[in-house]
Amino acid sequence: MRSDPPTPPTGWQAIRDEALRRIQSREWQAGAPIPNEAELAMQFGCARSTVNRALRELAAIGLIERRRKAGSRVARHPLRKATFEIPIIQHEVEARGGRYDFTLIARNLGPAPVAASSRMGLPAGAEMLHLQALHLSDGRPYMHETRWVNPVAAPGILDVDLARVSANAWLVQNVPYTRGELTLSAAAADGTRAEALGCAQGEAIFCMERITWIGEAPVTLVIQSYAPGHRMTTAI
Amino acid sequence: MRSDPPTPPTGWQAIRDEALRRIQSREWQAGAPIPNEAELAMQFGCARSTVNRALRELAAIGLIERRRKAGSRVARHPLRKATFEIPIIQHEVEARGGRYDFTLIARNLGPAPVAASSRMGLPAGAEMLHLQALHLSDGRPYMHETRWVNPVAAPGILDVDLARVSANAWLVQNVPYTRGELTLSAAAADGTRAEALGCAQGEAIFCMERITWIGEAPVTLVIQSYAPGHRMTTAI
DNA sequence: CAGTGGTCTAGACCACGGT
DNA sequence: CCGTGGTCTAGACCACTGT
Repeated sequence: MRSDPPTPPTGWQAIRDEALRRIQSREWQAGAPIPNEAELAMQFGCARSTVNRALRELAAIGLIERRRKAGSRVARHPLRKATFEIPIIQHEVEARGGRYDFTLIARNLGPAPVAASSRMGLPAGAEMLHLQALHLSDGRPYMHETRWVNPVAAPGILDVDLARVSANAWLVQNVPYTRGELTLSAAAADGTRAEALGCAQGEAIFCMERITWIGEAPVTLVIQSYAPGHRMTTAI
Repeated sequence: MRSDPPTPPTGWQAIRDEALRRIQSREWQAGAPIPNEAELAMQFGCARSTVNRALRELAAIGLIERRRKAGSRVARHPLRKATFEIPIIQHEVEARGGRYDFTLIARNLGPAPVAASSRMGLPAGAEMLHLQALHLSDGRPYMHETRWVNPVAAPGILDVDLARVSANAWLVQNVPYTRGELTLSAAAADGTRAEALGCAQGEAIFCMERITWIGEAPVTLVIQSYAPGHRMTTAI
């Protein structure tokens, strides 16, 4: 039983693939210039814009470098960009065949610790809503989430029953963000997270941290800590 | 002193930004359909292909969903894709103002452990070149790398002086890959890595694992372990 | 079937940036 | 200066898919 790619691409994808082949076969050497768009359009018997589309895709993944007048060259160091799907926790859990559930562990309004407020660019002691939640798969801890919300940027959230609606779901529906930053790291489980995730203190956990802004105002900082062993994979 | 974005985009980027604005201002509601391309082309007074280009970009970052006949809709869950730059270690170190250096710690040819060969889809006990290297910033450990190379797929590597040329550099220059997989995770430092990185055993380290194939043949499996505290950030 | 996005074309103008 | 990529256009055909 075969999988799925029996149909060879046509159009601009065929041109992209042919260019890819020439790079991989070293017919076009790393660091060397490749023919210009007009030339390739003639070779492939298509319009220049079709070639442009194909090469633009290759440039987008860092395989070639393009500059006006200088032309296009095969990048000397490929493998430079990777795109990850940022999972919607519920979907991720269900995709793995688990039953999703989530629990609100804590909800406090008060001055945020400096670590949080400074990450968000707010003055020390700024009043924020602090939330802790646990996401479960088949009743077992899957991911622990600690979040600070700036009530100035998201006023309505103070009236929401966050035990029923996840803060994330409410925020994406009600407070559009204009800019965000995502950071991945590894950390040792501290007491809180170890207890929540049911693992030993100090165990290595995979962390995903996000900050979002609306205009210049920081909206939320969320740190998601996955149960030990979590992996994030993508094709390159 | 201002930074750099005083010039508002024009052309398709202007249309993309206007669409973005309508989404963020909830003028186009989450989950709701947006006008079709022809309609928008009229609104903006441009060709349909220009609108197409703009919306395609938004679809690429997961902000809208497009289906023939059904039209385009604002995605219910944004924040779904993030693109990371995969660092070239030397550049990364130098960009942080460090002096780059690397040391080959070990080089062995022999049967690979099952953990490695099975990850690569090779039979247990397959003959492989095993390498361990340490990348340094200003003489201090920055990243530890353990690698298995399949000599069947990359024969020339057995004759290379890998203390001078990094295996990665040699491979990208000499063995094109056709497919790759990248995995991020957190792990506890084992004895080997703790010693190499100069940290305590069990400390949490950020790991990046890559496997590449040429055709159906696996070329290399590399596990890169960063010194504690490493973070990988991107804008979303 | 019919509406929508996906793509291609031939031609054009322009911005950038080597020379 | 002038070659190259970046973009736009108007029109066309097609593939997919909801009805």
